[in-house]
Amino acid sequence: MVNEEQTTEQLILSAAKKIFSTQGKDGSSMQEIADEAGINKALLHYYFRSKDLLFEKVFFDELQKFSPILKTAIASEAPLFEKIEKLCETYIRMAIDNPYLPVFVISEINKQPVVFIHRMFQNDLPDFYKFSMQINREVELGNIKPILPPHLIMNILSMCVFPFLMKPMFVHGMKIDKDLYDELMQQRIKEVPAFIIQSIKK
Amino acid sequence: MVNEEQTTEQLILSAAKKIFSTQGKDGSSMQEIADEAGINKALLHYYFRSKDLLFEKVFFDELQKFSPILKTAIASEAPLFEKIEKLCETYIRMAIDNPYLPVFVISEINKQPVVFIHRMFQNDLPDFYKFSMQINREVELGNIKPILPPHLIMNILSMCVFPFLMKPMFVHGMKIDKDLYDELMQQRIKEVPAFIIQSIKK
DNA sequence: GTCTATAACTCGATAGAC
DNA sequence: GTCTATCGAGTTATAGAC
Repeated sequence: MVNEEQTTEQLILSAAKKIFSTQGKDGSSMQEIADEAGINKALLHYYFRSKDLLFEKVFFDELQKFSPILKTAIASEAPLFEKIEKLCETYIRMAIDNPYLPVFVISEINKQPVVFIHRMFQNDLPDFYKFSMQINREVELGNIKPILPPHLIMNILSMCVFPFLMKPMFVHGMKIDKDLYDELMQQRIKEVPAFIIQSIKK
Repeated sequence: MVNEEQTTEQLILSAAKKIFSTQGKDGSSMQEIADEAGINKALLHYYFRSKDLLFEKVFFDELQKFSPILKTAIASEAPLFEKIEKLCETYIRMAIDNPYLPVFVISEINKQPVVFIHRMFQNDLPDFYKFSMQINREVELGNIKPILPPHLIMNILSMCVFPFLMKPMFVHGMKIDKDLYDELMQQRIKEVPAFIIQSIKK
């Protein structure tokens, strides 16, 4: 079961992931990916037939791994604050482990929203409605300060994901070096939910 | 001074803005832009010489209009809470008026960070250092709860900008129609700073 | 499975008629 | 100013040798 056999295909996939995620699909050429993988251009086609198929293989496989995790976190029956903590942790860890994913998602979702959402969730969208009801209930019970669910949900997603989209700005435009940046992202696993809860708790 | 004459050039610019901002520079073709504008491909070159020049005309002109506004808002001497309110209002209004800009900025900054930052701010970066010092001072004086400046700054930027990047997700993936979405964005001009201040105030 | 060579195609750009 | 037609560079994709 030991495999040097896996190597070429895996090599291509991780080279493609790197090139595609930094340059985007259209900004990448098969030649660049071949060079990054240290192999020949023709081999890419041998393994994946076309650029489109390679692209899909790389990203949708990855996204579909996360899709059920996200759905579970959002559908959870946990109390609100606990759920917010869990959601933030899920999103931020996902982005730390896959720093190219947020950029990919944003650019694809703005090109082909319907296609993308369908491919990602396959007719089984995360249940934001239920989450919204939970928020409304807590407001009505007087457990948290009044807030419309979409605003709270946007705030959660925003603070978890956006810093990864702006990484190059923080690294090049402010004086935050890469190690400090990584440390800040680790801190945000606790920092973000604390910030949110602080704002809505009574 | 009445001008049907302006039409073609303006038509091209707004068609280009639309195509470039959704598909990115590399993902857009001159043909698509010509089709969107309802004119011929050759005319694009007649007016703007090349794809690169058209692209730059569309976006950097636009960005440079905002660059000084942002710098001013960030450098302002106003008290912290007032400054946060002003910053959020500036960012969100900018995005409401130019819904394509955030997507453009994110995709460009992740492709060519150094080039992009230089072209946007021209060796005169916004003074986040001074803003950080202001935050630290307020923490030390005990006026706000302890928080590291980069986290607070990331939180502000995130909540202002990210919802515009995810618009297609909110519109297609949750049941938020376009009118409701626009209304929510208007509300965020007040909602976001209130949320932030609520979280850090003592 | 991996390579070289080349075919097929896309797209930005130009020439030239009107 | 606007169009049609076409060139040429660069890229995806395939044929075929090893």
